[in-house]
Amino acid sequence: MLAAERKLRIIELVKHQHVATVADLAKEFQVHEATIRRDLAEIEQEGLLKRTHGGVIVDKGANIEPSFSERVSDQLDQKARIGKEAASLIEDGDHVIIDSGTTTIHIARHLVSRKDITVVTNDINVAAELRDSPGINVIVTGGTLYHSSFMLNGMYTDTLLQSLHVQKAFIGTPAIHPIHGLTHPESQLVPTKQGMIRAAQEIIVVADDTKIGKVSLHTVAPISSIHTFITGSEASESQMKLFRDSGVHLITV
Amino acid sequence: MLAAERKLRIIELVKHQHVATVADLAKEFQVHEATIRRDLAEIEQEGLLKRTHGGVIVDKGANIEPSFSERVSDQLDQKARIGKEAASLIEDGDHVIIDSGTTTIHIARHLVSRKDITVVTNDINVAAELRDSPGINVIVTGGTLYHSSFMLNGMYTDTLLQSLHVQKAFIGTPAIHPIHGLTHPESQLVPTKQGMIRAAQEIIVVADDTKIGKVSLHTVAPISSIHTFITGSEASESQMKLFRDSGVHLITV
DNA sequence: GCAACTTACGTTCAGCTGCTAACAAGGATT
DNA sequence: AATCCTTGTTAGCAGCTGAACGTAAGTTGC
Repeated sequence: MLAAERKLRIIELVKHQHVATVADLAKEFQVHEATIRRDLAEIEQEGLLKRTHGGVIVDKGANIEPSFSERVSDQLDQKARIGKEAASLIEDGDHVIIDSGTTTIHIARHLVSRKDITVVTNDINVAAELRDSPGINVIVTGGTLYHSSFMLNGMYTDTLLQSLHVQKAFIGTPAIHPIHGLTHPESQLVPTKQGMIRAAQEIIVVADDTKIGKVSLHTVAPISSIHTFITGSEASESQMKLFRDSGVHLITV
Repeated sequence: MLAAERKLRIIELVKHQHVATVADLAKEFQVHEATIRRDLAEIEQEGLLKRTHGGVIVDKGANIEPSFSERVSDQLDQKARIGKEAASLIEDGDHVIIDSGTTTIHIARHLVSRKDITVVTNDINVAAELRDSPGINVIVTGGTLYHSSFMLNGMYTDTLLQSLHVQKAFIGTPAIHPIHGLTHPESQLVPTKQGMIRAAQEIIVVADDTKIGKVSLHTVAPISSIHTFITGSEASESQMKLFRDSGVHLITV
């Protein structure tokens, strides 16, 4: 294994587990502890993780992927507008998938007083938002809870998604690019998003303008699989044109 | 366990339980009390918790992340005691089912700082309590959200439960009777509870004393299928005797 | 309200574990 | 062949933990 690859995998592993010891990592990657320490020193230098005596821990302070509570408040106004617009695309009688995320939760908030809608979600926060709505039938996918989030993924999630067919799927993403499409930094979450896309006839991506143009490690879906993209009017005209030229129905709010 | 990890878990634990003693924490994390005191001194320095003589409490001044749902419920004190006792029956490495309910949620609250435990639950509130616990693997059963509750049931729940096998299941109930066993007023929820009981080797029922002697419409399980019953010491001696005579291992707290 | 008692706290010290830094060995590249 | 880069090894150093002990803070009995 390449040293650079090992470093990337250390970052991903620790972000998922929140903590790891030097001894654990040395055993995991079959290298000497000194090698792991050197890797960690470099990773810390880049500000991605925080070292402690005996191991490494995710850095709450200077994290590239901000913690959940931070992300919730980020771009709040834009996300609320996107959520409202997305909810307006849902018609009475529709069966829809709502992905996990800080933008998609706003879709749920705009559905609470609607009737005769079935919502499938892998986000327990979305489910909680709709629990008091008598007109909404909520189906939670089930699966393993992703640490420090409200998201379910894994085998059980994917199995259930395979047996479902809905009209529309509303997908959130941390990175969308007019050529590279949807990408995601965490490999574990990719199959779940792909399963949602497979299960729906129409794919609607929701993301605030700060996600546009970004590319992450793992490919989720090509731009051609996206029918509609809803984002804020903060997006630049040049960015918007690139998506329109790719055949995506772009809505800005 | 890493020192930094222990500190984070102490913070999590105290925020969930609102208060903890030095002795409790030392026992919980298997370290000397002096170590806990040193940790607490540092945590207080960071302004996250407030020390008192003999223990630690949450600092009212500090911004506390509000609980997923702070439900005011009856018998809060008794339910908390039952939850603590139930949690103590779970051993490291165990795979357990935690049923949905206002008593079972307290079991989850006492598990937040544990490690190497897999929790299967049909309650999205239980899942939310454990989402920040790196040592707990949380599997949500999936299914349809029961209106105005946090409970999942239905076909998907039952299917997933059929493919699982765990050591212990912690079942809540609105009615338990020494002859008629567990009963429930809602027929829809019966298959889910029965599925949980089938999936576990050991059945532990948790219920406050107000549930004792009640009988509802639908039978969930006979008294013979219950191995352990945990309730509050408020239960009368005559009630307790009837359960002991039925071969149930009765624990009162 | 005071004294005696109990419990908890802070500090010091020794032992252990992990860390840093310097050096050596093995490949890969030039 | 020389150089650079990465990894493993070693030795001395630093940080963490548990135990011990004197001190401080509550608690109880009078």
